[in-house]
Amino acid sequence: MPKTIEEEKKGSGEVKIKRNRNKMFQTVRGMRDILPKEQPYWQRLRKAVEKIATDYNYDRIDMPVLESREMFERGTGKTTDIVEKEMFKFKTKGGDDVCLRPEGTPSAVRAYLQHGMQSQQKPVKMFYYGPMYRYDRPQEGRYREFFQFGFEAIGEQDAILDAQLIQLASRVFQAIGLKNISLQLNSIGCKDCRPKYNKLLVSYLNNRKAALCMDCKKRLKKNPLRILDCKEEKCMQVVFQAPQTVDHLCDSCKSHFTMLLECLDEIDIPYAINPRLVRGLDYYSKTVFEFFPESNEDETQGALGGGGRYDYLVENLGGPETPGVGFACGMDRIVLEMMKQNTKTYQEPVAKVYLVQLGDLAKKKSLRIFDELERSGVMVAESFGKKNLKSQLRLADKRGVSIVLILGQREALDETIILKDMISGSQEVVTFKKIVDEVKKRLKKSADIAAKKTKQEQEVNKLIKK
RNA sequence: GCGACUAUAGUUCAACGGUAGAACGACGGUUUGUGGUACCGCUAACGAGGGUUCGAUUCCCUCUAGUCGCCCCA
Repeated sequence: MPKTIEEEKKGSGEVKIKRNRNKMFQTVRGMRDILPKEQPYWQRLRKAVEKIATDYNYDRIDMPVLESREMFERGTGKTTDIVEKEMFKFKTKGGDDVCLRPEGTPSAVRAYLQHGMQSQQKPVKMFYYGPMYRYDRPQEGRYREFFQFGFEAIGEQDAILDAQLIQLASRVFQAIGLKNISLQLNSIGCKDCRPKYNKLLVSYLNNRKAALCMDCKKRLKKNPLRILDCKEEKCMQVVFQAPQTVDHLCDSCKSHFTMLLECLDEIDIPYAINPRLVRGLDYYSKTVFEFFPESNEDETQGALGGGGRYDYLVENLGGPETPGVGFACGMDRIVLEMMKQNTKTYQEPVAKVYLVQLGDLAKKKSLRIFDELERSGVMVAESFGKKNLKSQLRLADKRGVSIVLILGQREALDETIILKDMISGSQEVVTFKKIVDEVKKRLKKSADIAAKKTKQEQEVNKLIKK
């Protein structure tokens, strides 16, 4: 009956406590732990994002997870699925209507306005990463708490920024070793040409209303553009022949889009124009784009990231007329894709030295030795809680260290320590004073040997390739 | 929010209407202060709550969670 806490006395007198499973907790729905095993991938991704952000002159900004609910209703759009049914929203004790942010862009724009960044040189370039929250049905690659990194450039309407942003994104994918990422893009016009196009689309669709799914019938009134994006077979057939946004752009939108395409050609970034790509957020205008892993052929699911231009968002959130472009990527999905593609992960430095102690005096002294080594930059592993030499050496071996320092009662009294080379098995006695230098010397030696080896291997590989 | 499937040691999997086995892992040991292999031992589970039944982990229902499809997106 492991359901209650029982204390059982064993023959040895040891007291064993059985745990109570009923009192154990697990993550709430849609939340997850990112375990140490997965961390190297995250680490590599974060490093890549930071590096490229620096290269492209984007400054880091962190925004709060909790924001005003109305901000997303006005920014992202009240009729979008994200705001309409996927927000974690609640009232605070003080009565404020707040929500957990479902995405980052409105927050970035809010920060831009709140801190008077209008007065900075434009465009203002910022990047961020952090958790986002959407109350959706969880499944693989879709969690209620997920991480996004995003880049926003506010205050410039030139299409070259759109192109540079896409270039930046593909540099990130490249830097983390992801292959076969495809880019889809489209232009959905501005406040001049979109209403005209909308009318055209509505009148086209109205004639074929019967063939549309229930959702699309609603969308016809609320947000006809989204019908283009519907995955229902019957809707897709109707949409197939529908007028396309790119054919009905005004002159300025047309030249903006052309410029973007020319820029992309110039920097050799392959793309596919998808006339059905509209994105599910209301603030987009002109350019919209999404990235897909090519393994995901149907494209209906698993976009790694996306973005576009939002020339009216700043205004909508109470600021002056200011254009902007941005994109965001789902880090959970990227990590998943990295693991699928088996990309090399960031190598955490590993301790090469293991400190073994025997007896009370040695135990106390070993704390000091550890500290001295750590201060001089040597990574040391230990198992201070263990007592006998055998089990400590076994653990040292499992760790794969090259040097073990053994500090026993005798050595502690003489202020010496045994230095054991784990590869040859040989050992010698070194005084406390000399130990740091001696360890460093040996580590350097083995590092040099390792470096030589990899160099040789690389040369051999080169020859083989030739 | 809808539909389908699943739920057994830390992990991956078994079996069974009469309360469960293995592998790997973790921990410990193979004589007192010397690692890797091997051998041995130990650890630990029927997701939660109801019902049917003499008896359920097994059958039924509800809940919870996960996976997949829809939807949506990242």
